[in-house]
Amino acid sequence: MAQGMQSPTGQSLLFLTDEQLRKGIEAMFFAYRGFTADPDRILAEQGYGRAHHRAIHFIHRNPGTTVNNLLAVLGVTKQSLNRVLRSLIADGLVASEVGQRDKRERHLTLTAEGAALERSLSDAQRDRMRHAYRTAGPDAVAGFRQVLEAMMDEEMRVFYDALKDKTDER
Amino acid sequence: MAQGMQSPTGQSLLFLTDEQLRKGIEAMFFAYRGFTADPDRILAEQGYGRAHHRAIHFIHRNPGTTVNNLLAVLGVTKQSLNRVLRSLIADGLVASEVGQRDKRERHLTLTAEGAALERSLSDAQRDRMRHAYRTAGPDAVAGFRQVLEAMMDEEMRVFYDALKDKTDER
DNA sequence: GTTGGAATGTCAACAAGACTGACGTATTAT
DNA sequence: ATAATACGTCAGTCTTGTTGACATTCCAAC
Repeated sequence: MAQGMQSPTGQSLLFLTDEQLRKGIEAMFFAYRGFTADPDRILAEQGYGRAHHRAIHFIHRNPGTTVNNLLAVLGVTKQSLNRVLRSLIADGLVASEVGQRDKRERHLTLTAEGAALERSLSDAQRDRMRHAYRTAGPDAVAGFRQVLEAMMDEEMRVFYDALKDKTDER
Repeated sequence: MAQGMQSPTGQSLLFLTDEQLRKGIEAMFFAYRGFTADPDRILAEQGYGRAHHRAIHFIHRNPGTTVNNLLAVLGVTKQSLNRVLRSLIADGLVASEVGQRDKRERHLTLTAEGAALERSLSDAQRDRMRHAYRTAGPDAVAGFRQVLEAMMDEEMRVFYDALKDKTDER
């Protein structure tokens, strides 16, 4: 498949054809569709969309986070996020509390109901991820993560690493 | 990392924690953002969106494809695709020709101008993919593809494989 | 202290792009 | 002849992104 070679500098050189790269591109396209398919179905039943899923995921992941914080991770405008948050708060899935130290901030947490939806969404997504991991095998999983991490923008990897470290600390 | 074990049936068993799976989920989220970032920038300059990119990509990949064919691969409604195709045809990036065998069909191809845009889009995307592949190394690349393929819906893998085979035949 | 700027968050209006439903037309298949 | 297929289009709705305007709060300079 992909041939590797060590250069004198010690850097790995890969001879990658356009065809090999295009297959990777198409794999990303089709796989991402599958990746979001199961949560999308659950969300549609509740009248929510993918934006709600993202908000719920990162609030669950980082309880008490501020709107600004969430903005940076999600990479959308605050107005766009606000619409999503407003409906989640109105429906009682997310709680918004005025910050004690800084009253401009709102600290976001999931309610019991919100946590239940988060659970059903992440269960579905984990099931698919688990299936993919088991089918591909442990070596493939390591490679999968390595390529994805190298594909991120630098700025985004900061957030990714921050989330990763959080669990490592526990 | 991910521990593997051979079961008596020969099937690989992996003990996957929720944490490991969630890291994979978050890696997909952030990586896909990077994956689309470069083309999105180019498209925005021209007043196009991601939908135009998808159409251009698969027309390039499958020259002479019909509208119905494209519909199935892209997984959108014809009304949605039509809006995109209409603008691409009006702008002279895509040519639509009545089928010779079946005059109901429209066969879609890229014009020279359309091919030029496709080139700049896929160049940008390939650059990022190449960087990720080189950073991760050849073994990682194989694993990356295996996991992604196992993550697709069955129906989508049909299209993915059809595209893959096309290049293998050449 | 007061004031002005920066930060945080909300509301309003608009656009892209997805969807459904209905309909028209040309062509092919039965 | 009639039915089914392939395609295009109009109309309307929804999600989710955008900008612009605005209120509140904090902080630092005066």
